[in-house]
Amino acid sequence: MPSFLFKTEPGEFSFQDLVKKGRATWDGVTNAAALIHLRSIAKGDTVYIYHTGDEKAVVGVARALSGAFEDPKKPGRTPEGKPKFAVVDLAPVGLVGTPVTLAAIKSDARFAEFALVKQSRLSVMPVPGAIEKALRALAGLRG
DNA sequence: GCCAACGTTGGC
DNA sequence: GCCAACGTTGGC
Repeated sequence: MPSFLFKTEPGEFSFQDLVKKGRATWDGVTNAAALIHLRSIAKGDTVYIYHTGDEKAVVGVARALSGAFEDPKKPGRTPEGKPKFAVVDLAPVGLVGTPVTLAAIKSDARFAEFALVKQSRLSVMPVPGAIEKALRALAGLRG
C-alpha cells in the first residue's frame, strides 16, 4: 500500500487538530506537483504528518478515508474541463513514538533521495518503501 | 513563447 | 528577518 507525507503548519492545522476532529478533509493544496501526488492517493493509504515551523518533524500517522476527489469549496476547472483542485479525507491513526526531526532525516543517508529534503516547498509527496521503513524505525513504529 | 518581476514556502 | 528555491503572472 503506497504511503505519503503531508506537510502542515501546526498553527493552521496540526496533527492534534486531526485527532480532536476524528477526521478531516485535507484541502488547500494548490501546487501542481503536490496535486499530482495527492491525486494518486487511494483509500487506505498511509499518510505521515509533518509539522513545519518550529517543530520540523514527522509527528503523526493518518489514513486516507478516500481517494482524492474534487474540492467542493474550490470548483475550478482546468482549460481541459477537469477539476483544478483535489482534496482527500483523512483519519488519525496515532502519534509516532518519537517525532522524526528534519535534522535527523537530513543527517541520515537513507533519506538522501527523499523529496522532503530534495524538493523544497513540496507539501504532498510519496514515501517510497525503503524510506518508509527507515522512517518507521526512527519513529518507533512497528512494521 | 519568453522571461523578468513578483509571490510563497519554509528552513536558517 | 533573511533568503533560496520554486511557481505564477503578465508584458511584450
